[in-house]
Amino acid sequence: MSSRALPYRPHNHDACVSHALAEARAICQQQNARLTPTRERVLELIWQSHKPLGAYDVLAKLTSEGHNAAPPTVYRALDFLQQYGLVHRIASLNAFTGCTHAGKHHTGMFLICRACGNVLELMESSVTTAIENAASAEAFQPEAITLEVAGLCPGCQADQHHE
Amino acid sequence: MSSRALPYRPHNHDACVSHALAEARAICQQQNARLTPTRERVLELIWQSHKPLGAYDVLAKLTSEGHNAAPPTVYRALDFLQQYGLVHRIASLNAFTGCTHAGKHHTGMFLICRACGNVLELMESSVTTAIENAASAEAFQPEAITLEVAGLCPGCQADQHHE
DNA sequence: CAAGGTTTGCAACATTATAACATTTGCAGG
DNA sequence: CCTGCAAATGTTATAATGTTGCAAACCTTG
Ligand SMILES: [Zn+2]
Ligand SMILES: [Zn+2]
Ligand SMILES: [Zn+2]
Ligand SMILES: [Zn+2]
Repeated sequence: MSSRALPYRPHNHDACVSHALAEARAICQQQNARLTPTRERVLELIWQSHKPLGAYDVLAKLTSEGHNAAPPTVYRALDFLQQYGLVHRIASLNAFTGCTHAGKHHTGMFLICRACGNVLELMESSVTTAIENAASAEAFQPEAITLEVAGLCPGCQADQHHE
Repeated sequence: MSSRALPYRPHNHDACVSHALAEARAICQQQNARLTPTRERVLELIWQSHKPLGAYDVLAKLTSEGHNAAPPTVYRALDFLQQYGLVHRIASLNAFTGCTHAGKHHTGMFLICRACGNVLELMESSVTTAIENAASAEAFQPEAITLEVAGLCPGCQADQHHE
């Protein structure tokens, strides 16, 4: 099955990263936001794989690179990146992952593999609609949706059988 | 509109509590689980309103009652209660709320009012189905769904206009 | 260059959660 | 009733995650 989504199979991940960075630069330029070196580097670190990274993981990488960083350094960069829709926070993991639909208006739905840790972000309007309908039925006005599904990705389901 | 869900209107909340406690006792008895005094008290504290309570809020109440409690006391009780489906953890708030569908097999969907803090737990099979379908389309095997919707409850939408 | 806003450095602190080990409690079998 | 085991609790310390406040550095724009 070669139609599996990117995180679930070997792929040229450098392409993911450079695409994400290019998009980020475009989006920030368009909105007059300053993608400073620290912010860009944090984004790049977040994108180093499809596994979400904790703020303190990012911090460790920064300091190991000689960057003089403290927790606020990282959290501020992450706040900025979230604000411009370049990264998402995964509440159930206390971790951050690069947005794969940057620029497009969307509500993220995250498939989180508990075995390999990779995350796939989906943009399913049918799901969003179902959620909004359920909220409407209670006269509730939704503003932000947190939707995170933990389970096994295709690759890790296969691995289960070999054990 | 008197058909609004309980958390969103004045109601006899003592009935909510005693119902929840009765259910908890029944469920634990049925499963040979020990609803010890501490566990029961924690459940009762969680149920003191429809606003989720942080673990340290619970801890503070316990100690203020003279109970000799430390963080593990509370987390252990909460783990137990979660295990038997009596409370849910709200990941986006790092807080806990009583389950309003205890006993029934369900995936909770939480409507969280950012103004008043009340939470309504829904059980919407249409939403669950849409999520599972989206996961299936990526050959992902879901195990646990975190679905939390932040926004404004009916009451607080009305309050907005008065400001 | 001078003023004013934005970004960063830095130190301290706050909040949430877990680890490790000793002690007590409830209960089943002798 | 005892005895011994497993489950539950007490206790202390520590880990992990996130925030506040203030001063210095840095753009940008007139
Ligand atoms: Zn990739
Ligand atoms: Zn996997
Ligand atoms: Zn109630
Ligand atoms: Zn409200």
